[in-house]
Amino acid sequence: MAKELFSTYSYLLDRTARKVKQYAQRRFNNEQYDITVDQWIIIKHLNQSNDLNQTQLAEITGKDTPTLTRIIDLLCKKGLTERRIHPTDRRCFTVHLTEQGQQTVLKWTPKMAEIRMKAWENLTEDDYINLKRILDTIYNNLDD
Amino acid sequence: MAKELFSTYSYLLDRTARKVKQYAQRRFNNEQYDITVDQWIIIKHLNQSNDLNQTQLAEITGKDTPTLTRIIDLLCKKGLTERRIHPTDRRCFTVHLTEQGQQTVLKWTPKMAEIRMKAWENLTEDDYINLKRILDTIYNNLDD
DNA sequence: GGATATTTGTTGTCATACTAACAATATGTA
DNA sequence: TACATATTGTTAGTATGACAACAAATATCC
Repeated sequence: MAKELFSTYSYLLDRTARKVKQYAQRRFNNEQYDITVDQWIIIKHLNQSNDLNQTQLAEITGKDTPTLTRIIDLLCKKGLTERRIHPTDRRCFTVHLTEQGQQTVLKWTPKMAEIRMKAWENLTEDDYINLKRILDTIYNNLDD
Repeated sequence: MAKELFSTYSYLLDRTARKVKQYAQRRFNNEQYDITVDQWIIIKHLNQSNDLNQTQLAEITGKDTPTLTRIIDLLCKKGLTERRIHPTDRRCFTVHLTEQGQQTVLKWTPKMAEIRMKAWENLTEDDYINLKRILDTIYNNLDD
């Protein structure tokens, strides 16, 4: 193994993750859609599974809870989500898409699929399987 | 290709990049070393190639220039780097490691190598070659 | 039943990412 | 030379990430 591997792959990971986010963000901006990629990730998940509280939502989306609080604040301000009081646990909110939030997911889902294909040009299904295996291995190696 | 691939791989990229950075940061913190991973990346590069101006340094390290300005500000405040006036172009600074900065690089280089090995457990050189190829392909697919 | 611990969401602080705008300086060209 | 354009670094604004501390509510344990 080459000596300077760490800096190399951590750099590659970092810059690729940023490029992917950056590209999707630019597509949103080009269509004057006032939403960030991280906000998109949240409402996309909300569309699949409603009735989650913030801790569960943070878990699923890989955010920490302070970050999630702030993203939900912004989404609520934009009218895309709403917090509802939990029926039995007064500590929690459950987070839900509004009508407008659902429309946003509907409108953007196919465009995000297109962005995905753009990034994946010249790569194969095997590449995906390998990438997933390698990234999961790294993640688990460093897990607490 | 599965339909929901994009969200999957962008999520994997994002969380793995964060985990790698997080792990290295925790190692710094554990040893009471007051430096961030991004600051480390900069001084590591400075150790290899001195006499760069900020634009060149930003290019090499994959930061944008406002971000680099602030990181250099912090590194200078910590006494690890210094800005020197460019001999012929009064718009530029060249950035240099101080004596203390060089010692930091010396001290931490082997520890970072160890962190790298930790992340790479159960993976092979071929995995690295594949990872690099896939990430570079994605990066280039999305490049402007 | 009541003290103690844990969970949930929030706020504060600092660092980084990105964009836009700007001043100072260099460069290119009429 | 004089004017227009480009480059370099900085600042401001907003969003996110990580961490620490906190209040309110719930769970646990004796």
